Amino acid sequence: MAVQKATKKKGVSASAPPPYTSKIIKASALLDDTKTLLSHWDVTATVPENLDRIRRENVFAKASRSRVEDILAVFRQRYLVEADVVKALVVLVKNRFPAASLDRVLYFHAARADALLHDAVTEILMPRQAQGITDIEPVAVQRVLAKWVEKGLTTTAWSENTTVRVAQGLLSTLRDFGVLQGAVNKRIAPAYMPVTAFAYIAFYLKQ
DNA sequence: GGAGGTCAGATTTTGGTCCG
DNA sequence: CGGACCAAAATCTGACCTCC
Repeated sequence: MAVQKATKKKGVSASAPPPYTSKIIKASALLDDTKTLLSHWDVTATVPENLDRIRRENVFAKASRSRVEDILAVFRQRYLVEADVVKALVVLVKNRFPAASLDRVLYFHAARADALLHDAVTEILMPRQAQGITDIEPVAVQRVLAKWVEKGLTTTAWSENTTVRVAQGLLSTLRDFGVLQGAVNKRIAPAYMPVTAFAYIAFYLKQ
């Protein structure tokens, strides 16, 4: 299972476009919460059972239900689609997999799950880096996003406000994942791929 | 339940001012 | 003049709400 995903590469055909959503606004990298989730995960129970329990026990210690739901929805999409992925991640967390490597692995899964995140990296960041430009300006990202909105690649037509917000969310997410550096003015971070993380991803893709 | 929108506290940046 | 320090302004970001 889950091998069929590997087939689609770049096809932005009109038939099955991966629609961009604004989800990134509410869920940046969420690294801390992700680790909380994984360390509380019971691999012997099903996904719904785990989610129920996590909701009940309020493991995230969030003040509101709606926020918890926001987060869980993102986790579902990023890490809980494939049972094997969850199990693997839980093992990594529980065995103190080096944090830097774990972040890479989470980034990998997040980018796979969110087309917007993925494309932002491949179509905005990579061309720039190729040109030797390491400074990333939020406005530049906004412009690209605006173009995507025009082309109808998003779920709905985003307002300018949302576009701006998504750009911010995108950048801060990538920053949290270690792809970029800096708080307001982002720079592309030196590529850093720990062997352990590389091994995990290679193994995953091979399967 | 998902998507877009708004709000407010926290964090950064910036612009002066003062001291050595 | 250069650096340290401080306060105001700008921006970011997590949280929450409303609508469909």
